[in-house]
Amino acid sequence: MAAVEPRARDFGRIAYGAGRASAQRLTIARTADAARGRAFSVEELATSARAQDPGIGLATVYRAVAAMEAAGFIEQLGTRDGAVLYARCPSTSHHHHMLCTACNAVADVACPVPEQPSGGGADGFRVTGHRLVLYGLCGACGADADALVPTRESPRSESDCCGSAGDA
Amino acid sequence: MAAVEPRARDFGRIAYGAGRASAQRLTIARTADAARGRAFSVEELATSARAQDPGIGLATVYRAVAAMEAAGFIEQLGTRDGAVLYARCPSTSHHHHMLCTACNAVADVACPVPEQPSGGGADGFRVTGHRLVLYGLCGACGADADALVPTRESPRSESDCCGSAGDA
DNA sequence: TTCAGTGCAAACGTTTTGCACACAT
DNA sequence: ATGTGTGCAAAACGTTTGCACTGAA
Repeated sequence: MAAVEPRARDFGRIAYGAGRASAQRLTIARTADAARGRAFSVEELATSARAQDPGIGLATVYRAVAAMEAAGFIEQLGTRDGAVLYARCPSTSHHHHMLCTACNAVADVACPVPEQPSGGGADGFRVTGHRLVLYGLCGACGADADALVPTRESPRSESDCCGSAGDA
Repeated sequence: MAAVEPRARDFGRIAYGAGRASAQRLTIARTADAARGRAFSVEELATSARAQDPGIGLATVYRAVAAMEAAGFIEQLGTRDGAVLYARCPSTSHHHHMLCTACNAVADVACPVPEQPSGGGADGFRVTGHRLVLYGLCGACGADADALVPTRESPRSESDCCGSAGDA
């Protein structure tokens, strides 16, 4: 494979931190970076990465994903059909994500959760973290829906889209 | 097995809606109800239910769990170590959960998420739902931690406890 | 030279499904 | 009588791991 030139090394640092950046890992990280603004599963990432380098094994992608997550290069969004969804996330500050249930588009959302939420028996609890994902339709898919056109390729899955936006 | 008396039928309605309530399903629903205030996996539910009726198959528990979730008798909280966590949830109104990462205690929390959160590229999005889980320590486990005693049986798992409460 | 990363294949744990049978309706 | 629920076992699924090897440091 082509020698890893210094520019690539910088990118590898960003994606993998202290971990070593092989040619395969660079390909995987670039593929994830190219998917910015769109959620992807490990399987999908592997498929895309293999378009560049067909020799990449699935285990390698799983290991690279774990390393990129540890380095903060990508984030877990949740699960869909039993598989974990990730997104490339350049933002380092605390925030959450809005996921389009029709096309997997992802957008950053400011955190609306107060440090100590109220209600019920949560009073004695000490909150250390939280996880929030918003579901809905992105601008394009919302427009499609308005036009009464069936949404495009629909990766929608009931399991992870709780219908609970405006109800009491 | 014992005939299903009318009182049990009422309970079955609550747990399974239109679905049929067999003796096994009633045992499973009662077990889930007894675990109120504590999150459980399907495997754990099966183990507890089998203490009452050893003949209950795992597949039956999975099918009962799906039915109870469809009827709104239990709710998915998230995943831990690849397995889905559920909790019995009597409240029918929209709310979220606080999960103790040390002992699996669960408490209801009022929803702090506005209908249309702001920030980033989420402007074109139409929100249809969201999912929020808070992580932390319940009163008892927090007290343990204060006493510098290692928390009890620790079902904690890194994967689902994003450390992100107060950070910018 | 050393040790992290790789590919393959096998293993793992959770969840689903096909089947014949039992039972609630 | 009808069709849903049951138990078992096998399969499917995403994911992890052991191994010998390659290649980055």
